[in-house]
Order: sequence, then structure tokens, then C-alpha cells
Amino acid sequence: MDKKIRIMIAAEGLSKTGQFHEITLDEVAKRADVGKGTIYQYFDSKDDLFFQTALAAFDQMCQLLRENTAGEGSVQEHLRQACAAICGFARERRPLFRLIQAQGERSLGKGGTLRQQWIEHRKQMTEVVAEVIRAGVQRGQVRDDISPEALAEYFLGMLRTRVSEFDSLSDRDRSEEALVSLFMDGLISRRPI
Amino acid sequence: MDKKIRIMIAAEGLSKTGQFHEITLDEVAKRADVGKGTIYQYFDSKDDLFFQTALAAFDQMCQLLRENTAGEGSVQEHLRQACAAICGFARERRPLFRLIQAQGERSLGKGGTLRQQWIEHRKQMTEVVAEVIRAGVQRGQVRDDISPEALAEYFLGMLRTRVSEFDSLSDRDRSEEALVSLFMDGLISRRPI
Amino acid sequence: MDKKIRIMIAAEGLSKTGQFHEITLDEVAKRADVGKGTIYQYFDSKDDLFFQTALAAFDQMCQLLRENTAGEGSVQEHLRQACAAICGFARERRPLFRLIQAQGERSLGKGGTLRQQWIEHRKQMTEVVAEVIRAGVQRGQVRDDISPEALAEYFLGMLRTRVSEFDSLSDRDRSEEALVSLFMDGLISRRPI
Amino acid sequence: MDKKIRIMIAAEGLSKTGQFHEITLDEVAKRADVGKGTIYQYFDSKDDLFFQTALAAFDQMCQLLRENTAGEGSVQEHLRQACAAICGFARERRPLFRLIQAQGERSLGKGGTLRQQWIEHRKQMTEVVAEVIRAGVQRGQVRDDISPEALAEYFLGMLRTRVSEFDSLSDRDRSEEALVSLFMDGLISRRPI
DNA sequence: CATGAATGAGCGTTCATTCAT
DNA sequence: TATGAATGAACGCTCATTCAT
Repeated sequence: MDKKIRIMIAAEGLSKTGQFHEITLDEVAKRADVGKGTIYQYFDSKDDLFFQTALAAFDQMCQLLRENTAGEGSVQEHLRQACAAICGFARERRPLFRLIQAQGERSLGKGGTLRQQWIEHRKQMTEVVAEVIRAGVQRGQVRDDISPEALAEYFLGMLRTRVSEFDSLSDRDRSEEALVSLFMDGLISRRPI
Repeated sequence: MDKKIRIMIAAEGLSKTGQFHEITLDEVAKRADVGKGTIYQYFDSKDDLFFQTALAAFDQMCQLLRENTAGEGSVQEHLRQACAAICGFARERRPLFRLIQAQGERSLGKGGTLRQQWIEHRKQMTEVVAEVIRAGVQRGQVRDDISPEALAEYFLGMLRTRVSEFDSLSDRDRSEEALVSLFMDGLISRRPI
Repeated sequence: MDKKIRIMIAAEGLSKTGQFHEITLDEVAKRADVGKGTIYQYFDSKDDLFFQTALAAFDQMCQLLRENTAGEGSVQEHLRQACAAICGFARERRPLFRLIQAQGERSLGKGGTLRQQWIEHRKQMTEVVAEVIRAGVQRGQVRDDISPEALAEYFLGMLRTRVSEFDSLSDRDRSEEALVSLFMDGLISRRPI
Repeated sequence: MDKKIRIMIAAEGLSKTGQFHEITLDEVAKRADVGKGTIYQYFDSKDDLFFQTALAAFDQMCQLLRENTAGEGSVQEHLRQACAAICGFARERRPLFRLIQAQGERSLGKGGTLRQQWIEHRKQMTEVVAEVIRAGVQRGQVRDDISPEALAEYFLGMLRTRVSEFDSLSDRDRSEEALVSLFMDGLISRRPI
């Protein structure tokens, strides 16, 4: 298989347990079954390796979202599918989530180019969700006092919360229905009076 | 001033990027104006220093939330105050936010005690918000099909999103009203047709 | 009790397991139940503490030898008593033996004064044994082609060997009789032909 | 030349005082003309470096003894050759002697494997001398009331004394003849009366 | 292209020594 | 005199990066 891919997969796998500085390139090389020097054929530095890996992960999630929100469907249906897709992705590839978080923070401290790249990719993902919402706005089903981009960010934020922090809650609370319903209908009791 | 506090403040100040390994104890010592060895009088290790600092930050935020959700008031009012408090805190002490994020991830990879401590403190913060929501549930104003704890987590998740990711959005989108309104009323358009 | 003595006893006790650099003054102070600073009231440095402790140990062994070789008696009797005394001392206070060895080596690398002091004290101990042998020479019982001082050194060397290296040998081999007999009669078979 | 050998030679050369903690790996690396990290390619730790170096020195001495006690010859001849070999070795490579002493002490405080290794190598050296003595026993020239192993230990102990402590004695006292004669014939005057 | 031995700057940590109380 | 908190120089060890093969 392509060595570059093998290296990135190794980096992903090792992000499961450790943080950036707890992962050594020796481990990555060993896990990828390549020489240590080979890493430098494909990446400028350790930083670059992890940054590119995180970016690629972003794009994969983006693609996943795109596939799951294509075609006809109500906002609610699309969001539920998006939710299912992301949660499934997170379940399969938890390490990438950590990696994305870490690199996100990290990119902020870097020079302009990296930071720009990061924001660019993030914006692309947000845009996929925003597009779904925008369709709802056009159909008059969704409020228009907050921009679709902001709404999309909040939705993704709730997804992140679901994925990261919900180790101790009940299945009902963890269900995708609950998340989407909360996002759609809000906190207020809708019980008929 | 108490040297332990000075050291923690220095650690906080240096956590601009939240990247544990980019901060050296030399820097911390210099910034705190203490000898490097002094750090080890108060902390077991570099890890311990940052973990304790993050825990303390948690408690401060917790206290802030408690103060701002005390007394009479509707759910909406309380949440808005919570939102204002957290956003203000984040504005003043951005590094602590990064530190908390980073240590949160980090604590998951550690042995039982640290992880337990972290979850404990996090649960306390969630509980403050959950209590606000629980009051709303009792008054019949808030939906009861999702547990207050889960709702509180989602609310805090949205707050985190607001604080971390909203660099490029408009002021309207960034407003506390928008956040609370979205959380209360949801995505659905309420305009009378 | 005198604090200086307490400190030296603590240093001795800790020499049991570790080498010079594995013993910290914190441990010494704790074991002696004095403040760490107090050590510097009585000793110039860590080096000085261990050096003085070793010298004192030398003097104690010297005194022990003197007491056990006083009075009337044949060379053989005196040597056996010396052997018994040293072996008993080693059994009780093994750490001091290590300390003496280590400081002996160490003193060689030091400036003149320390080295001189060390040689001085060592010579005193040798002299006690040499005196015993000299008496034998005068009585014509002991060979005179080697100086009593050299013979004394060899005797002490055999004692050191007995004390340090004889963990795995039989009781007969370890006996004081064997040692003294070997030193007195040598390797050659004396069986009547 | 082999880097591992270079490093061990450097460690040996720096062991002038045998004091483990007075030698830094920076010095070793510089003297061996290798990078500091290179040391860790060949040794697990500073401890390991010095332990292995001492073991190797043991083996060299052992080999030297073997070569000098091979072939036909009386006990006396063999012992004199052994004496000459060891004394020559000590003259050339004094640091190694200190190193061996220090590591011997040191290994006693260590876990089973190291201690075992040390005892093993020491036993091998003793055995070479013991074999010489055993041959003498079989020929009826050597006393058999003390085991050859114990006799060998005592002989080596006298050698150590000769090498370590005889800075101030006369040439006659320092001579190999004196040592071997004392070991063979003992203290007793053999002069016909 | 691929490798992994070699490198050395850099870091966390220790601990002998000092000094204000 | 006695203390122990504070110090910072020094050290062992790591690991990203290079480069000869």
C-alpha cells in the first residue's frame, strides 16, 4: 500500500492513547512498517505529519457528511443522518477525534498558512451542514434570525459533546433522536396544555 | 503571594496553545519568579502541575456558574447569566480554556485516580447547570424526555463551541441571546404562518 | 545525644544499601532526626560528612584491634583475636566497611590534606597489627625477610577478603582458624612424610 | 573502531577514582568521540555502561590469568606468573581496578540478575586460580584442609592488597617473590635453628 | 527511494547548599 | 544554634532530524 497512507494510519492509531508529545516517530515508523527516515520523505516534520493526518480526517468526515445529507429529505431527516454518520465515524475511529481536537488547538498557535488551511477545511465541513439548514430556511421551516453557518457550528458542537462527554449517561440520553430533537425543538416543553 | 498560586498562574499564562509539551518548566519558573526546584515542592511532576491547574480552573468556573445561577429567575434568565459568565471568563482567561480541554483529553489516558478526579469535577460543573434545568422541569417549562444532566451537557457543549469556534461569525451570531434562544426554542421556525 | 554523632550514625546506616551518590542529605537528616541545615553546622559538605564518618570508623576498628592484641600472647593468639574482632565488627556494622572502601578510593582523588589524613589513619591501623608481628620477629618466631608493615597489610587484606567475598563458602573455609592458619603456615602441605 | 568498544574504553579511562557519580555521560561521549545519544544505542543506562565495562574487565583479567597459568609448572611458578600478570595489568590499567571494585560493591545492592552475573564472573576468575591450587593438592604439595576455592580467594585478596595499598612500602616488600613466598610458606620463620 | 545508526539540543528532575527566621 | 523552604546548576535520558549507504 502507499507508504504515505500507511504512515498516516499509524499516526492515527497511536493517537488513541497518547497526546502528540507522547507519540514518537519511532513508534509511528514501526507501526507503519517503514524506516524512520521514510517519514521525512512524505512529511516535513512530526508536526506536519500530524497536521496533515488531522486535515485528511477532516476531509473524510466532510465527505461522509456530504454523502449522508445528499438527495431529498427534510432538515430533520438530514440532520439525523448526519448525526448517525458522525457518531458512527467516532465509534470506529476515536483516535482521529482526539487528533483533530489537538491539532485544532495547535494550529492556532502557528503561522498564517497552517492556520488558514485549518480554518478552510473546518469551514468546508461546517458548510455541508449549513447547506442543509439553508434549505430549511428557504422552505420557511427554519428560523432565519441566526445564520445557517452559526447554526451548523452549534449542531456540530452538540455532536462533539455527544461523542466526547457522554460516557456516563443513559441510552435514551445518548440517542440520536434526543440530540436532533433537542436541536430542532429546543428545551421548552411542547406538551399540549 | 503564595508561591503555589504564583506557579499555577504562570502555568496558566503559558498555556496559550494548550500544548503541554510546548511549555517548559524553565519558562514556568521564570514567569512565576521562583526557582525551578520550587515547582517540585508543590507539585509532583510537570503533569501534576498542569492537571492541578486545570482542576482549579474547573472549580473557578464552577463557582462562577453557581454564583450566576443562584436566586430566583426563569430557566432562560439563568442560562443567559451562565452564558455571560462563561463567555466573560473565557475572554479574560482564554489559556485556561485550552488547558482544560487539553487536560481533559489527557486525563482519559491516565490511571484511575486522575481520571476519576477529572470526571468528578466535570460532573460538579454539569450539575450546576442541571439544577437550573431541573427547576424548569419541575415547573413544567422544560421537556422531561431528556435528563437534565444530558441537557446540561449539551448546553455546555454549545458554550464551548461559542467560545472556541466563533472567530469568524457576525456579532449577532455570537450574541448570548442567539445561543440561549437556540437552546431554548430550537431550530424550528416559530413565526406564525 | 550529640547531634554530630547522630548524623554520623545516620550516614553509616544509610551506607548499607547505597553508594555515596545514592544517599541524599535529606535522608540523612531525616534518619538523624535533625534539620537538613544542621548537617552543615558540623560538616563542611556532604563529602566531609562521609569522609569524617569513615575516618571515625577507622579509629574504632583501630581501637578494637588495640584492645584485642594487648597483653601477653603468641603471635598466633593475637592474630586470631584480631581476626575475631574485625569479623565481629564487620558482622555488626557492615555498612561501615563499604563506607571505608568507598572513601578510601575517593580520598585518592582529593587534594593533599585529605589524602594525607586518610593514609595517616590507615597507617595507624596497620601499625597495631605490625606491632604484633614485630614482637614475633623479635622472638624469632616470624620471618624477617618481609617488613612487619607489609605483613600486616597482607593480613588485613586477607581479613578484608574474608569479610567481603566469602558469601558462598563453607563454614570451615570461613573459620578464623583457617585464615590464621593459612597466614601463619602458608599453602604448603605440612603433613609429615 | 567499534563504537561500543570506544565507549567502554572512554568509561574506563574516566574511572580514575572509580566514583561512579563523578563521571558524566557528556564526558564519556566526548572522550569516545560519539554523540551522547549513541551511548544509549549500546547500553540501557549509565549503570549498565559501567557494569558491562567492569564485567568485560573481569573477563580480560580472567583470560590473562588463564594464559599465565596454563601448561606445566609447579604451584609456585603458576602463582608467581599469575601475580606478575595481575600486577602488570593493574599497572597499565589502574582505572579498571577501581571500576571493578566500585561495581562489585554496587552490584550487591542490585536485583538478582546483575548480582548473579557479577558473582558468576567473579567465580570464574577464582576458579582459574583454584585450578592451579587443586593441581597442587592432588600432587600432595598443598594442604587440603582448606578448599582450593577459599585459598584462591585469599590469594586474590593478597593480590588486591598488593595493588591497592602498597604505595609506601619498599621494593622488597612489594616484590612478587615476597607475596608468593608469604602465601606459600606463611608467616612462620623457617630458618633452621 | 528507503533505511536506521548517529546525533546533540533540550527537557524534566534531583539534590547539595544557602539563608532568613 | 537549628531549621527547612528555596534555589539553580547539573545530570541522565529522549527523540526529532539528518545523512551515508
